[in-house]
Amino acid sequence: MRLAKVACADCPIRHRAVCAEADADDLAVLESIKSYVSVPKGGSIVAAGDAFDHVSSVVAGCATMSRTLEDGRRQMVGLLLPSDFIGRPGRARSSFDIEAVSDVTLCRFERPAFEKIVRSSPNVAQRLLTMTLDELEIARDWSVLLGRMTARERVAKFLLSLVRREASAEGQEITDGPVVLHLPLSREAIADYLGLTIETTSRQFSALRREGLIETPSARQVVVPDVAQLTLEVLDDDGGPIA
Amino acid sequence: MRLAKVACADCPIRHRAVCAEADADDLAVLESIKSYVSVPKGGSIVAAGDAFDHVSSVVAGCATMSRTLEDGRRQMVGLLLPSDFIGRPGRARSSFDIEAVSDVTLCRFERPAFEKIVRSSPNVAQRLLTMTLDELEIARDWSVLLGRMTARERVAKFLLSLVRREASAEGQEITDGPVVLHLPLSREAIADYLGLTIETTSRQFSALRREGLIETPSARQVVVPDVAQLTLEVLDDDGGPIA
DNA sequence: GACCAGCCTTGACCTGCATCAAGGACGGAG
DNA sequence: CTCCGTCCTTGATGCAGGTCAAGGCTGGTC
Repeated sequence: MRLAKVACADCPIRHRAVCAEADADDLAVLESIKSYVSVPKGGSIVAAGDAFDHVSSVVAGCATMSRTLEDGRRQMVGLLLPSDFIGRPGRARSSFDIEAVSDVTLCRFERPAFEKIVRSSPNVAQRLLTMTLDELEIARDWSVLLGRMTARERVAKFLLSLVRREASAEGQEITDGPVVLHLPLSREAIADYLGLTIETTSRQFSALRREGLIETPSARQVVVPDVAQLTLEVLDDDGGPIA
Repeated sequence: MRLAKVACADCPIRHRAVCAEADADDLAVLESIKSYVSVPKGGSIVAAGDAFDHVSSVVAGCATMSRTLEDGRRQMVGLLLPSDFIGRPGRARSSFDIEAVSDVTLCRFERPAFEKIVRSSPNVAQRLLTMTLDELEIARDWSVLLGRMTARERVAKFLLSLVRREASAEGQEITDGPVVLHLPLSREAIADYLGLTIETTSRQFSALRREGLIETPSARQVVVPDVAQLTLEVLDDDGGPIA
């Protein structure tokens, strides 16, 4: 679905997305070729193997990037929140499924046009490189979780990554005081993200609740009364990259 | 240890490394600031938390990128072979340990000087972006292995990734006929790469050997008589990115 | 050419998470 | 308000892979 354009100057992700470093000239070009698209909750943005005709930035909502094996096993490899970039300049096909888990608004560019901008604007190219390097760091950090952490550590680290992500989106300090989180994902999606089953994930939420490390007023809401204490559950928590 | 410089024109990784797309001018600058460094087997290239004073390309040998948790659990997040890039322009510190697992030769640049080239040469910047995007794809692909695959599938996929990597380094087709592999890693390092224990890894090698899917003339050598058959052991093997 | 240290393999046993199986809670539709 | 579908939780049981323990191999050294 097409939406009315919002001026880049009024865009909520103007200073965090791939356009963050764009100068006035870059922005004029981007503005002329962008279009807003909305994808309803549950909708597909691209399927694994599909052509990447467009690249886009997430403006609002939440999407997931995952792969499903033939026998149904599924692993999420990325959580896409506002300002995250979707698509791969220079590659025609996605090797992962990208799906909206809430209603999503995308700021979209045709791939060839965007690639041209990357070639002509060092600001955009540099920003894209920085974002890609950040993503790489996040992916590698997550590999440590998937390869070596216990179920309890995974859930704790997931919650902490949301705490950090929310803080950074709002440009706030990370406080140790109570933090209220809205979970963008169902238990099943969280399990896919953490390389666990839904049952194990649910049991870990329950265990953390019993021990007072979190409160869960509703299934999609989590209160972390003491962030520092939850951090103690994750060995190695270096305050790693913001996933 | 410093080594004599080799002219870029004679460099074995000239057309695969970060300098692959460099034009004559770029190359002249790179040549003037590069130096060769050799790191002995077992030596550290950078430790997690250390400053990245240099960035480099692996010219020869094999290195690993990994993180060790406080209690000794260890996860490898990348295998670095000739032409791979080490370091992160724009970031001062490494969050992983990088270690030589064989004698390694690096083509090294001081980070600020290299960053300057990235800013001034679109060819180098573009190549770096492409390489980083490839790394990201590999890291995400590996996440699927770490999160969802069985021990047997992990070992099979590891062997297949080496088959592909060797073929691509030599610009050959991937044949289905017998392939002889030299394992660059010890069983322990393989286990760390695959998110398994050394015992489980060893048992899977033995099981594949019993079933005739591989032969192991020595611990560091593996013969794959039929690549296609080994591929059948890995559900989803899309011929994924070359790790 | 015998010794030694560092790998590698194999066996026995254990445990954390998966699987299988029931409910329970909650929110949207009528 | 009540019904129903979806999502979530909890319990019982099983098993893949981890852990603990013992050799075996091999290649480098003197």
